[in-house]
Amino acid sequence: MTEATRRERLRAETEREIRQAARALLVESGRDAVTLRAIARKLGITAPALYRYYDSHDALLRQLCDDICADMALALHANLAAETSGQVGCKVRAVCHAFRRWALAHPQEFALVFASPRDPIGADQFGSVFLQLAGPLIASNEDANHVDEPVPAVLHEDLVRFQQVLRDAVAEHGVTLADEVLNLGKIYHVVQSWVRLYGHVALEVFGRFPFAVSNPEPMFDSMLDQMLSDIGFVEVER
Amino acid sequence: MTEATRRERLRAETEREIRQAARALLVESGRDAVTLRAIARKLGITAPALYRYYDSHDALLRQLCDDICADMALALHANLAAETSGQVGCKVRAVCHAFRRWALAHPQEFALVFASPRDPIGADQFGSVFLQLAGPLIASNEDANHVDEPVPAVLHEDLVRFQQVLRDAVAEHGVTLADEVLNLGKIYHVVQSWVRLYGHVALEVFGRFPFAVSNPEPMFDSMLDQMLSDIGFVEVER
DNA sequence: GAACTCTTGTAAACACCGTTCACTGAAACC
DNA sequence: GGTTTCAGTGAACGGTGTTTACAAGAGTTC
Repeated sequence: MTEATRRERLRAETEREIRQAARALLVESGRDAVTLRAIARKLGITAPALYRYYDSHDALLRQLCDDICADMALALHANLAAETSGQVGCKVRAVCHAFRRWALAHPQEFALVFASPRDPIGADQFGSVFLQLAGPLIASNEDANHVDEPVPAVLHEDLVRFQQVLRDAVAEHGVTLADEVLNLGKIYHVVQSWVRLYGHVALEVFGRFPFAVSNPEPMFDSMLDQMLSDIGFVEVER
Repeated sequence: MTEATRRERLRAETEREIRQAARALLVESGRDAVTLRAIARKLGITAPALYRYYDSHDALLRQLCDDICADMALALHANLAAETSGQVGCKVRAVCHAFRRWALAHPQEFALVFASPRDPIGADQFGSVFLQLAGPLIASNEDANHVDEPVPAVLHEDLVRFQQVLRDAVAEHGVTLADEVLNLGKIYHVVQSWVRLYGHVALEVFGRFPFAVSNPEPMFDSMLDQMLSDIGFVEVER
């Protein structure tokens, strides 16, 4: 059955426990609590033993970021799958809501993955999650009006590059997109939507709204409505 | 001349040096480098001496956040004052650009102040900066169209609260606002603008755009255009 | 001017941290 | 059975925040 040797199985199991312990520490007590010694203590081993699995504390944190991104991707895809209505607008709404809910439920993870300055810790991971979701959704949007609104000429170069990235992401799912579906105006609105989505969620998680919002969800919904109509999805009654 | 005693002057001077050293360490080597011992080393004293000025490492970081917010407020107000054209749209644009430039020039400070999870470290400070800028700008916007677009009923309660906060902020500058200038539709767009502004700047500083943006400034400008027209400022040629 | 208090700093110590290194003992291999 | 591979240990180094007891100067009072 198991092709791995006994030693390999034990090693894999220990590595799993290390990640699990690190994650638990992050969730319970924040980033600064994820120390090698604390992890080792949870496993009943000593800190230097962890160097048999990771090169440094930094490498372990990077792995933690990857795990978090993978988990978030799983959650988002699950929420997308649960949205069985054929309407693409509903699917986008479901994914955005799932993203907000995940971030609010996992503030420490969100802070670690999204708001580390510069060093692209987990950046690649997350970008791919976004692309894997956005690509197919746009591709399946038969109903969208295909108008190509004018976009500032200076943005063309970057938007065309993003267009290609999106096309590649969709191609991996075996779909090719016509230019009129993925026109520059729509691409631009996808980027703008990401800005607003990220902005709202980050402000809410970090508590940086300029006034006390008693119930941010309707505000999020309202933003989604405008986002969806901007991006060219037909309005759906909810 | 100086009413303070010699001792008080020395103490104030030392405190200034502590803040300055902490700030330098943050800028040069990031948050984790802001260590009591490192600060003390810069001043040529020992770490425990710092406890005569701050209760804990945490309290010192909080003070650092306040200093950063104050500096940013200073920079934004300076940029606002430098915009001498009478057009309010230009002023808003100037402040938004200044915010983006400040964040890009001070990524470590931005990360510390904006993206610390939950504990409202420096949150109050920043909120007041935003209010002190937004209030007077809206108040001085004679040209804005006074249409009150419909806003979802669930948002009314929160928006009215924010309306009052803005009104108070403006009142401190000796101006009282008519309801038609500060109507709920406009308030809503102010919040939405803050979401987009913060979203774009944070994504740019943290490098989390979903694709490589060669020159994000035109994208920022483009977003500002839409923001300003949404919020009811007359279009201005730039 | 002497005696006293208040303040600012020090040195030593504690417990924790990341990391390195020499070593052990058991598993895996030939 | 002998050898190699490897997960794990314990001790150590230099770093951290923080507490404690103590020194020495500044300011105040008699």
